[in-house]
Amino acid sequence: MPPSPRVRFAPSPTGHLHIGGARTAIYNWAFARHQGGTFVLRIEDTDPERSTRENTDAIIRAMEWLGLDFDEGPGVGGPYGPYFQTQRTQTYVEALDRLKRAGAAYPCFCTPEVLEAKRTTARERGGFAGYDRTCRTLDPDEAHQRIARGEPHVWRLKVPLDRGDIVFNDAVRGEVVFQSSQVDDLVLVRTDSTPTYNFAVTIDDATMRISHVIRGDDHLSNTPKQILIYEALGEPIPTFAHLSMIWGPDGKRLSKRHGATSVEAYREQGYLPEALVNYLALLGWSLDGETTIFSREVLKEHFSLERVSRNPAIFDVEKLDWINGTYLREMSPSDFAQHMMPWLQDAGLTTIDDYATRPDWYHTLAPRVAERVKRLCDAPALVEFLFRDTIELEPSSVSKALLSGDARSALRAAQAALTSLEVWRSQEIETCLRGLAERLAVKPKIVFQAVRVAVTGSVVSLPLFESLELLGQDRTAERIRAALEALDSDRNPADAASEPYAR
RNA sequence: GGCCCGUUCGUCUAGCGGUUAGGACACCGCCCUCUCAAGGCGGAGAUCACGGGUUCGAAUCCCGUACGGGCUACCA
Repeated sequence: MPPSPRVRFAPSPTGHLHIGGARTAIYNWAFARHQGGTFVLRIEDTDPERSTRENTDAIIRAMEWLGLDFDEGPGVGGPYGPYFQTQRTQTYVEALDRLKRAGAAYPCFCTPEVLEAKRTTARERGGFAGYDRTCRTLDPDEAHQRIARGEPHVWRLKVPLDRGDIVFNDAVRGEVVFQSSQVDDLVLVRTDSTPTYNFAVTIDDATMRISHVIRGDDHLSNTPKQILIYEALGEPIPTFAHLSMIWGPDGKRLSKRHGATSVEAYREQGYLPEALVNYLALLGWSLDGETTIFSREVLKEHFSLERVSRNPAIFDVEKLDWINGTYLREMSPSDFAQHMMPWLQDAGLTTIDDYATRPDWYHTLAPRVAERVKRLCDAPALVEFLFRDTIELEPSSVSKALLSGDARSALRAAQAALTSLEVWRSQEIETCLRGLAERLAVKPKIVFQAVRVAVTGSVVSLPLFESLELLGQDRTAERIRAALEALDSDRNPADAASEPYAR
């Protein structure tokens, strides 16, 4: 039985958790959970300019929100820590020492300017533009003296010249072959003695005993370099799995231009974590080609790298919206109400105390709203009329439903009928208004739309009878009164559509 | 420039030598209906990037070409 797999997600805290990063994290998490392995979170904070503590915290919070629990990492610790690269310098120093002792690394004194010049000419000639290995053949004694004199230098990997093809079996791409002659003697440690990215990840993955490296496609070309480092160190080479990129709708790299790119931004718009995970999981993986809605549980039960697709995917908010909507509609009334409350409060419509006072009222409202929103942030606009003291009548709705003589008289009659209604329940309200239409000999719709606009301000609203029930008899009467007054104060109804009707 | 990776309906995908190329989102139509949604039913939409092979047979295997992407830093 093979040892249980160890995988890691290694974001750099130079910003919030990106959608693409989140998907990588999801796949790593799902793989680990499916296999009964270990999921580690490692923070690649070696870029001091851009890395911040706030970003690290935000990334961890986003992962928690998504439900991606990790077994080792910041906060939870683990046997292979520390889990911040900036705290692992000793490990890199030791690794470089091992390489030096094994004769697999050598100092290079070439200046950046010289290197730049070499690169340019090499590229102009066409073909391979890697480092020409000048310092590789330096006399060891001379090199020592120059180091002793304090001459600036970097440490490079001494790539074996007779290595031949570097072949590895990528878990999603299949066999990938690089010629080792295409890999130059890359820099491992910089002049300021900090490790380069390729050196640091490899050392970290090796010392943390990572068995499967599941990461973005952009690292595919780095893989042969890293394999060479593993070999120089005599460490076992993990299985690699390279995930395709996520693109914006225009087929370009996903960026702010395309709208929200961070997990946090989606949370703020009222997307549910299970919906985001579901959608992102689907962006490059499929359960069976048929199933589109599945829980985290199902994901970890079925996830496999074999079913990860190789082609890049375009981020489609519309499908995310649909998935989010289905999750929203599946919620119980009280669950939905509780999720909706923060948005209503932020919009200044209500308070948590009000919810505590009359939970049933909110639970009646909840499913009517859930059926009509894609995101929680859409909720306030739908229910606003239930909370405000006065509403604005939408001019175009007024001209559609209130300007005809029939509509006006229907509204007037409705006011009277509703005011004298004895039982204020949607069922009775409906019966009342239908009866009214019959008596007036107008289509029921005329009455309904007139009342709807008077009460909600718009020709489009939540279901009318339930809305009236929730609004209450007195407030309903007041709304209709106000609407009639607004209409009457208009001497020239033809201008109505351009009037504000503030009431 | 060099080296790698990718290419199935608008989008996400199923397919792993023989299918009327399946599903989902979006779109269109009908039904339901107090508006909007939700839901139900149906429809349109893919010469499987292109060109060569291999094979009785190719979306599936091989080779090119085109297009897109990545790496090619003392960035990560």
